[in-house]
Amino acid sequence: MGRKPTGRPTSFDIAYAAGVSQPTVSRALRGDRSVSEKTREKIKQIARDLNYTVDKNASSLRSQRSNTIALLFFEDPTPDESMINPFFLAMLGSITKATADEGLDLLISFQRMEDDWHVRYQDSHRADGLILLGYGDYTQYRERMDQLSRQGTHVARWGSVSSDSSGVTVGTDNVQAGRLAGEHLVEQGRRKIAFLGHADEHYPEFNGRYRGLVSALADAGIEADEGLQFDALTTEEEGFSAARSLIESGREFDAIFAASDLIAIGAMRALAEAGRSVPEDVAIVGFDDIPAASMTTPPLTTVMQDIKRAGQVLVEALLAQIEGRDLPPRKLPGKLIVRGSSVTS
Amino acid sequence: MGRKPTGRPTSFDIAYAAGVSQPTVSRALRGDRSVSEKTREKIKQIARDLNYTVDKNASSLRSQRSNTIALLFFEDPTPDESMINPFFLAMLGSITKATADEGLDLLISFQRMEDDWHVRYQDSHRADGLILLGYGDYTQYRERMDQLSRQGTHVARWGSVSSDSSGVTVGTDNVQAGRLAGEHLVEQGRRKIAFLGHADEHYPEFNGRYRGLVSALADAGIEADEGLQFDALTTEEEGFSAARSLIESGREFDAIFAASDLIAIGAMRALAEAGRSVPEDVAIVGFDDIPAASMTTPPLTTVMQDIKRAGQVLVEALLAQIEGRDLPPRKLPGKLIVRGSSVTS
DNA sequence: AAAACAACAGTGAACGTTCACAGTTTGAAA
DNA sequence: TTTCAAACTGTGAACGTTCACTGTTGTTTT
Repeated sequence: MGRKPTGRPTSFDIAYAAGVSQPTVSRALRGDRSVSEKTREKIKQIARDLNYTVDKNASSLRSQRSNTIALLFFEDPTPDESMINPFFLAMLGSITKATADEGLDLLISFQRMEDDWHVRYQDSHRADGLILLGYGDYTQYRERMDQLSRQGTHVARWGSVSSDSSGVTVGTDNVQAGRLAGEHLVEQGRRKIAFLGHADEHYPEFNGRYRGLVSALADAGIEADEGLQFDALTTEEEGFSAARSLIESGREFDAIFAASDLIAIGAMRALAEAGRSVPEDVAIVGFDDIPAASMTTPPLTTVMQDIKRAGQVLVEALLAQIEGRDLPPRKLPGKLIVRGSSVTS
Repeated sequence: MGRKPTGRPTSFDIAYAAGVSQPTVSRALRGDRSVSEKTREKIKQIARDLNYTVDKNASSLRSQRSNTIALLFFEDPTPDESMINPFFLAMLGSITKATADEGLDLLISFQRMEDDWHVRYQDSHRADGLILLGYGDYTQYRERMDQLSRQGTHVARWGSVSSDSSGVTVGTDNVQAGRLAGEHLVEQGRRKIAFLGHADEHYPEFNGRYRGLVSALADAGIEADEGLQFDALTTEEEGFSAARSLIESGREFDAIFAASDLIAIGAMRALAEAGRSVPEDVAIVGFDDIPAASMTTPPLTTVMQDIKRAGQVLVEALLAQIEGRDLPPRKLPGKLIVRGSSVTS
């Protein structure tokens, strides 16, 4: 019959060997229930014997579904290309796992927003949807996100959860998480708690953490001192210089809540240079629980985001959107990991 | 003409608008030189206006080339899923960049070797070739690798470079790199240098580093003491316990060369607990230059692998193989990064 | 006993490209 | 002028699936 001398077998070859029509092979392997158990098994066996695999391109072309999603990073570009924020790497692991569990393939790209992502990925039918991952001032991307949504691009974003942005968003409940840190420090008897990290609305995640801290203080009857907040992006250097500014400001403080672990690590270096001991003089709490957090001296107390769950929820939300049912934004709770940097023994 | 009510435009729509035939559109956008400059520009403009993108699936199906490669990790599974070896994450960044530069898409998977990779990726035409990344006892995979090669799967592997394994291999010159570490420690006046890491042939990378150390010692007229080698896989815990064993063995040593930074970090913890100071009592050199290496106290001297180059070379080698021209294995030189853990000021 | 319905399998077309080849025009060489 | 190749563009088919129907059984209902 229609067998060709080419190497790779096609569904026609399987069909011929099984004595059925080619579409039946397709149905059988796809698990369509309109194929009898008997012929399905036979077909599967033959497919295995002949080392046959469904051609992904043909399948995607015909069905208009690639079963692939694209993971895009839009982190503020760091000078050192290879230095990716460890938190996102953990997210990457989690998302990889979640997609694999759903039988999806995962494309990744670190390209920046200037590129036309929807064109490159979804419009070209490479992927059925996009997951966006990134810190930074994402407000500049909001318009773009809205545009994507309007064009029918399916997007799930990790980040600050707010109702005003389009597309599905999944993120840690930063306010609750910030409150955790604040409550912990208050419990440790700290009263003058500094915050290192941008706290304005351009950085809604950091902003939420700050608000959580403030509200925890308020609950304890302490008024937050706005002069103890110092801007910092999420790098070790920025943490270092923010802590320097804090120290040089001459203001009194007995604790630091850093908006990220990298900031915290930079701050610890600054404190060490200034001769302030951790946790005796200054208790410190970070955010993210990156691997390095447990390796500092003393080990860093931090707020862990539920990364494992995050990947699942992102993928779940994206799939829902692709299939037409929209899910509401999801907030995941943070969890406090107490280590040596915040408790005096 | 053949325009459909569907949303996405096809090359037919472009062709109609441009007044040419559909294949001409395909040729023009693909950069085929047999289309006149004038019509090409016109077609490109119209394509831009109509927001047209070439359908990846149709293109791949017809041309039998997906312009996609799959990156597969076969690291020894860690209990904690989300904890990926930082070194590989850096490699991931580098490979992402290299593929993007070549206009390739990158699929990634952390699944383990048990799965039929070639079936899942290359045979199904998802990808044109595979890049394999992983530490660990890869000898168990060698047979599998050979099989893949025989089946016509295109594979480039990162790891120990030896001529006996099939497929293209790219890796750091571990012997040279180990020698760098050894020479450095000798220069610092160290004589009794311990090695932490598996040194047998099942771990060819660690083994190469050990051989490099031994040869550097030999060049300096020092005989290596085999009793100072202690097994360790590349985790912080294993580094810690290997260092414990070393200390408890009662043997004298004034330096440690750890086969990886994680091992080194674990070893530093063990040394601290035992009251030995770094670098005064014990100089220590790691391997990989992971981000955490610069954050330890003292900062860790280490051997950096040329990760940026590694990604390029891997992709280059894989493409060559796909296109039928086989490249020889490539060794990349390591580079010593001197920090505080190995020099007494 | 006829009609109606599952359950299953086959037929032809369609998805949107790229490929191989066959035309057409143009300008230069004979 | 005639000839021929180069430079372009068009035609028809092919890549390997999945989709929408149609057809065939065998079983159940009225």
